[in-house]
Amino acid sequence: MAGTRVTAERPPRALRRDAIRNHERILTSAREVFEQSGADACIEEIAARAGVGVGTVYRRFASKDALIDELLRLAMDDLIAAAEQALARDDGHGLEQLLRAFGKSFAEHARYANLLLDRQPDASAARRIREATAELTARAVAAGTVGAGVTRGDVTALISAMRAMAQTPGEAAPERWQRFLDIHLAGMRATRGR
Amino acid sequence: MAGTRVTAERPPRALRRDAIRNHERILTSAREVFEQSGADACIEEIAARAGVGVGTVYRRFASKDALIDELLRLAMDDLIAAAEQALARDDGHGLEQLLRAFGKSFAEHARYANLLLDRQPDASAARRIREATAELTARAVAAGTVGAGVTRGDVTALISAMRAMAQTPGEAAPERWQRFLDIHLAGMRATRGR
DNA sequence: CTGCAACCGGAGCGGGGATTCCGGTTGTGC
DNA sequence: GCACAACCGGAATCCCCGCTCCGGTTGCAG
Repeated sequence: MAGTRVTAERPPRALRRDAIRNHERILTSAREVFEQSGADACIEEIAARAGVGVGTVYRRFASKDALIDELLRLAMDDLIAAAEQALARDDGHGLEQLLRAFGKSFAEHARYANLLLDRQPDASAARRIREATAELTARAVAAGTVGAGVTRGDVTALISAMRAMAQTPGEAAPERWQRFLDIHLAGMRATRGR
Repeated sequence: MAGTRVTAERPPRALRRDAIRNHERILTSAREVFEQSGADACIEEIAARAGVGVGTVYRRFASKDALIDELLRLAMDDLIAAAEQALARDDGHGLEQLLRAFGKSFAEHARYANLLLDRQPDASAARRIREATAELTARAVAAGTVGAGVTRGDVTALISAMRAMAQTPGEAAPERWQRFLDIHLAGMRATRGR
């Protein structure tokens, strides 16, 4: 170890401009295609929509799974940011704020939202979110924003539920998840003890 | 047309005993495998677990989809029975009874529960369930079991949510959906107007 | 006990889609 | 303006899986 040249020595030869552009395009295209066709859409379609060849996709992402993981990681970043923000306020409404952020994110990434949180490309990110959820739940209970006896598990379940809402096609108005959340929050407020 | 021999004339040559036995085995095996690996498990695995060849599976079911449809149809039958039973009582608690039946069914068919209700191998069955849901919701509102302003859409959303609960792996206690349902019902009770 | 229709198993065919390969292009540093 | 490393496209390869086919069995009627 000692004296070993730090790997950071690697000349960070920046990507060529066109390579960067394609990288972006692929990400965008992948989001759109997965959104429309679910997680089993094929790479060729993603490449075509991005206006590149499949080879280019594979030069940038080791495999289809890696591509999906990257997409999820990016989405996860948003959630983490939302969690930090919710933790910042110190009244008892951070939990509700976090839940609304989750709902919004799920609605945006509807079709592949099911992968979110199940797959865990980045375990530490998932842990942070879990911790934030626990903390915010505790605060909400303390502040009486939700009834005593509401647990982290209850909140986790609610999150899964909102995710399902986003995926379910049907006549779902885009705001259905909000209404659903309102109802469930009312229920949690009414929940005393277990 | 007139005078055509009714097709019912077809000699209902009963299946041989071994064929019946295999049919059962395949159904059971398919449930187990789909339960474990989700809907994209391969036929070969199902056949192997059932102790038959793939040819036998295809002699009994036209295609993999047909097999899944049959599985869903059977599950759907249970739900319809539950719906009829819930409709039978005339207090305002039929809705709750139906919802508990759904939760139980989802918990039993966890991994492929997502197919249930999305796919509709039998449209009329789906319609009956939808109608029953609407009727029971109306009765519940009338009886004050849930707040005024609760709609069929709200109930449908709840059903999707419970389905998600069943699928989500994690440390979920098997009874999590019950607790979830209790909380949401409390919320619906508290929901007045919109 | 016999004969045969109904069954059975599982090798093999065909299509689809992920991943690789390589001859041609194109930014970039000098 | 030059040379070359980094890029690119997309044909070809490989593998997985649904489904078919057919020679060998087996329940069951007579």
